[in-house]
Amino acid sequence: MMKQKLKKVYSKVIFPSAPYNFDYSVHNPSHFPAPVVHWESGKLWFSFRFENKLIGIKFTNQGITTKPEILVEFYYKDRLDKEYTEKLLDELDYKFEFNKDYSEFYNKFKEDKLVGKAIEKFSGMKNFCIENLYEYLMIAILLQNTNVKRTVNMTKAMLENYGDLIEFDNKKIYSIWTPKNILRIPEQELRNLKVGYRAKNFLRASEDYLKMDKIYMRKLMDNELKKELLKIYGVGPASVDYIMDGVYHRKILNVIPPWESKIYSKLLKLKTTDTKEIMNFLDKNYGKDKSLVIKYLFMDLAWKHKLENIEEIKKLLPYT
DNA sequence: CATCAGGGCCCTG
DNA sequence: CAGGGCCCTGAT
Repeated sequence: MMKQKLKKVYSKVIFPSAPYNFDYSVHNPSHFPAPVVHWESGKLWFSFRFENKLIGIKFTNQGITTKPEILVEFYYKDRLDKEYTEKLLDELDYKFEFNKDYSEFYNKFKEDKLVGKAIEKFSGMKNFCIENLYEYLMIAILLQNTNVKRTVNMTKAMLENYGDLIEFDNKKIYSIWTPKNILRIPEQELRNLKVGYRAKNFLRASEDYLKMDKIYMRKLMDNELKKELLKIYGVGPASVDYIMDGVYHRKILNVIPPWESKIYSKLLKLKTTDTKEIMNFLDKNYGKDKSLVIKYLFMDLAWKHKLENIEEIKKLLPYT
């Protein structure tokens, strides 16, 4: 495990296209807490691996939703050349959707009975994803077949033993281990951290990951991309949905996990909690926009709960 | 104390 | 295509 202090080596002010709501576009209150990122209103610190360099990145909001402006700062041990910083800024534009346009979706459903209000309130919320494919894969494995509490414990143990720790701007932040480093660890050593059979999955998935052509994958059509991802050991129908939506910004919603069916039912004001019936309702009313509809409704609920700590929602979102 | 479900997936028959 | 096994943890 690597530990290092990084210094500020680059800063730039960027102007995402309006509407852009900073807090809603860099923080998701429904994600389980992991010390790979730190968010405060108007600010975000995170670790980011890009082209074999581990960078500390800080965003500071300097604008408003209708006139967005963000101060972006890079922290690293050495100076970064211009070519690298420009490529990294492009990558961040992709990861955070600074310039993605959701106006078509907004216009189509702003009068909609169910989602209209959420669209108004969350106008300018982008589908950001800080993790890259590898990190997201590891998180998917940490989420499988367990509850959130255990996921949090396993993630912490793995990061403390095999993650890289960087310190910048007075924040200590982990980065998920790299495939090459974890492949040197014997399976039994991982198992000692009480990750169970996931020890094998971390290793097998890391091997598969190294074989994949990551650049080529971004350009694939949804069904082709899905086929590629399913080749990775440990990735099944549930994880593939999360990865396609998060890492690749695809509008995907094929699986409703049983534990989420109660939430969906509430969000959509339905009587049933049967996943098939819920999916039929979504397909009929929202078609290819169903994933966005769910996202806006879900975020509305999650943020409301984060700010107001609503007892009734606590039962539905046990990790918040 | 024992039993069992819990944000799945792999493998076998 | 159905169903058993995998691991640990906390709830009952």
